[in-house]
Amino acid sequence: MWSFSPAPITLVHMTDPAVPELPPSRRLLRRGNTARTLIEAAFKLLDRNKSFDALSQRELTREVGIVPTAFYRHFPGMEALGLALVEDSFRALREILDDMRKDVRSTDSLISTMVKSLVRNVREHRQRFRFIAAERHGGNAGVREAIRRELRLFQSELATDLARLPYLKDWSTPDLHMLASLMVNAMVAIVEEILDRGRSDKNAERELTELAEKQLRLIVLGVPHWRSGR
Amino acid sequence: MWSFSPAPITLVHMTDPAVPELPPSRRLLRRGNTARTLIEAAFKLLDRNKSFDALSQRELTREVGIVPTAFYRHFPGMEALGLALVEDSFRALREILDDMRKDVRSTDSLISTMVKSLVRNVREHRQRFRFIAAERHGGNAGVREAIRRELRLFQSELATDLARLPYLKDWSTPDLHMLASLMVNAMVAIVEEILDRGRSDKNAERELTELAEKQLRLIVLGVPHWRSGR
DNA sequence: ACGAAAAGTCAACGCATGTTCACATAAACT
DNA sequence: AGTTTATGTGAACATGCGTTGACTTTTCGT
Repeated sequence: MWSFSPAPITLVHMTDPAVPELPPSRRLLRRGNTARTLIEAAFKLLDRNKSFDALSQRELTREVGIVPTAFYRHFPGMEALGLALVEDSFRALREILDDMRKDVRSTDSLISTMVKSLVRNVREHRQRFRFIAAERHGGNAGVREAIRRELRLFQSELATDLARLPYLKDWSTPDLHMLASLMVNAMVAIVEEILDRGRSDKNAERELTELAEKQLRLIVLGVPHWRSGR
Repeated sequence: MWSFSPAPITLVHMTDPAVPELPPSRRLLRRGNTARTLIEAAFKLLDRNKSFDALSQRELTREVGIVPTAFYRHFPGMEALGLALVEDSFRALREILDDMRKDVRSTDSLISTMVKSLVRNVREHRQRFRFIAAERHGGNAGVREAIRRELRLFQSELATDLARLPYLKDWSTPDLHMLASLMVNAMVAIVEEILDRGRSDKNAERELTELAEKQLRLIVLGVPHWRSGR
């Protein structure tokens, strides 16, 4: 028995008020948190093998479950979202410096603390580290520059922290920055290696931890024999 | 006196054979070289602040001056083009190893040769290095993996080259690889720094050359005091 | 309780993209 | 000369995109 069900002609102009399309619970749940939700969704999608400038806001809003235009309620455009991602990501990085500052016993223990904190943070904030690594050379100029600014700042902070070590008390400032840059680069490389592996390859993670510690220790081994003027 | 000129009804099906749209010279000039031209155009566009997976083949063919569909005559898809870019880029990188092999005087002169060769190559093949740096963490999985494979190969070759130095004669293989990886990472970082600066900032280029040499020298300073077992 | 502000919706636009297909032309081979 | 092969063309399609504008619903401060 087929009812014709002839698409009842209603007199509504554009939208049918009899069909509220969003169960009110959803809206209630994320009261004022949609910006946050957008950020998290972006991280999630970017983790799924996309680069930021290949991420469309339609895809993003689809993921979040809102209509495309609603995006503009929270960000004026994609670039602004990108900058928010940068800011969010670097909060994670600073935790490493905090961990380091709590450990002033010896350079050896400091290296160990540093690497372990790094590895733990990568595990916990995987997506943010991935974002930083990828977009550091990515297609969006604004995002790229923001990341580099932050990275230099980080390196600078590390240099001043190093300056406080008795081991390095008579090093010149430029040399300290040189050392800090070398260490940061080694760390960045390690992070990238960890990110390469599957997200749960504990074995590789341990190996890489050891590798990083070895490399940093090799670096500081040269320190006592260093004379700045060559 | 206006002639109506009523759009003379011709019997052609689709295209008007009376208007050959491409001056035959163009076609003659690139006889069999369009694939090459596409590769160069891709490098050019990517240098202009784009990431590979945000590069459309329409944009690319537009740049080259052929119609979009002609792309398929040379590559089955964008990914294949990407792999060609990777292959092309790494040819440049290997020149550095060749330069190094010609210099076996001392570790100090070797470092100098290595850095200078690196800097010169970056200047000459700027776009390729930029491509490698960007797409190493880029959005296209195939390209990304190809780059990493090549980079590991490069590091491996460096390690075996290092093994020949008398200075390092009693180092274990894993330790040599550890050292090579540390050096490659430092070099990668330097390249990225150079690429950051404007393409003609000679001053920064010299500064960075010095920085790189310092960092590598600091690394080898630690070498004599290294004992593998910790 | 009410009015303003914040957050979300829908329809519609113009535009760029990837891919197909049938066709055109130049070059190379025999 | 005649055929084959490599290369390029043009029309057409379905799809996804960013952005606009006018509208509705929920939340919040007073």
